[in-house]
Amino acid sequence: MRPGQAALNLATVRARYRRPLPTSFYDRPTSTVAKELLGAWVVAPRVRGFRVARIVETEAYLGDDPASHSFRGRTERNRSMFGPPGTLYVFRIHQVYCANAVTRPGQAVLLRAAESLDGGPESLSGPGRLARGFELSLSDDGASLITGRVRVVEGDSRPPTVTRTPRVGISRATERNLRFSWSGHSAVSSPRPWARGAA
DNA sequence: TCATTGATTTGCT
DNA sequence: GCAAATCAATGAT
Repeated sequence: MRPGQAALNLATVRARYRRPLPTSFYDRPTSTVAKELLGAWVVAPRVRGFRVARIVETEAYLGDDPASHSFRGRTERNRSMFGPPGTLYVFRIHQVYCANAVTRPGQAVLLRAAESLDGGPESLSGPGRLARGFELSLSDDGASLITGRVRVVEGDSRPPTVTRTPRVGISRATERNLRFSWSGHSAVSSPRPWARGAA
């Protein structure tokens, strides 16, 4: 099945929303979770039906990681990073919000890009756009991706190949290949790794 | 208390 | 390609 051609069945989405990815999915090494999240769906109820998007790009932020918000220990801002696996960590950068899935204490996966499956015209390519697409804000920080409004559920397909590259927009630990993207997927945010040297 | 910085996006040059 | 927007957390005085 090609991206964008998912048969979005309301009953299927509703059933999966009731059976989201469990705590045990998140309670694994963060890099593993970051990779496994590719292809999963982010689902949130709408006035009518559901908002559904397929994750195509993530980044892992580890415990012993100078680029992670948790690197200097627990603070007021990052407290939800120390919540149980499957906690939603939302923070603001400049004028936008970014959403993370907490794995193990002090570690999280940044949701960088997704492909809208519900016909929504807005782009979800980029962490700020993704968070905005699901109307996430600071009020959602600390919520659960398992029992909360916004949930992550099993998707309908897996990326044929996954590209690993350095993370975007950070100034420390820039050499680590902790960005995971669905190879060749058009919804992956810029810079697209496979487009290097090409138009 | 003050200055600096940023896990981004957008628009202009 | 590059800088502005815009503000609170963070680190330095």
